[in-house]
Amino acid sequence: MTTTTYELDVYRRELLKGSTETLIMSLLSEQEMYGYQLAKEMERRSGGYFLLKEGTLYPALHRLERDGLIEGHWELSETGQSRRYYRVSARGMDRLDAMLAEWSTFSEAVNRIARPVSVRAYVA
Amino acid sequence: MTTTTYELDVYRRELLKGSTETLIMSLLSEQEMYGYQLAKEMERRSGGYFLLKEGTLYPALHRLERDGLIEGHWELSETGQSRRYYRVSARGMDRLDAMLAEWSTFSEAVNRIARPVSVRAYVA
DNA sequence: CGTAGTACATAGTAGAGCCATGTAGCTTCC
DNA sequence: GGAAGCTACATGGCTCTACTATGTACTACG
Repeated sequence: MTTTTYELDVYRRELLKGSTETLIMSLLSEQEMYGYQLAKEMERRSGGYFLLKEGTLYPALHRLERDGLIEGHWELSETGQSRRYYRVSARGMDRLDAMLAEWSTFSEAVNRIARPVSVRAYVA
Repeated sequence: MTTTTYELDVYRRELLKGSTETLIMSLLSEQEMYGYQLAKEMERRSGGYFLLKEGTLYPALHRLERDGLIEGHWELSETGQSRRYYRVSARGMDRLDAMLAEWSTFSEAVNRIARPVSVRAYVA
């Protein structure tokens, strides 16, 4: 009976595909962060909407580092825990700009198709 | 050297995941259409941005019909070609509303995270 | 000393979009 | 008249990404 809820969750998950890396790099471009901090910040900023799971976050960070878009280095916290801090590289900044432009184009294209009613309302 | 272009294509493709069904149902909610027509209309409306491939389009239509969100029926064109026309079911309309709401929430959440610089520029 | 929180990591799974290819009918053009 | 091209639908196999589940290890609290 509540299949709708489940399927909307799936929908949200699919929407996330392709945006995760942009979101991560966008946050990192503002300040250096480590993984766990990034997940919390993402959750806080989105009002709890984006809940980055470990199985998504860490592989994504590894991919981005492997591709030279972000750079990581280990630091030791006062409590003795190792943390890997990441920052966006120069190359990553260029890529981030391109990704943000792409996101903008994409969402405008979606709105042209998915919200013609609203658009017409404004035009008329 | 031109790997950037390629990778942005990949990015666009990933963004599409999860939006395709919303886009399809949105167009079908305006008027009955058959697959090929839908692909052309999608391309026209998005200014050539969305190019729905057969391998994406037809499986998506089959999924939507299987789930009872759209209903299809065969018609014969004057030229003698068979076309399967689809319309959104009542259940599909409810789902479409939910998907559009989800898209709205999602894109707002992304903009809260991915565009803080632009936002600040306007605020300041 | 068991539970909870912090912090990172990865193997395995599911699902969506794409490529390539196939079928079939019609039109165009040399 | 046949080769090419457009219309129209269909599908098997591939890739990639997000998630689940699980594991390690340290700290703090009661």
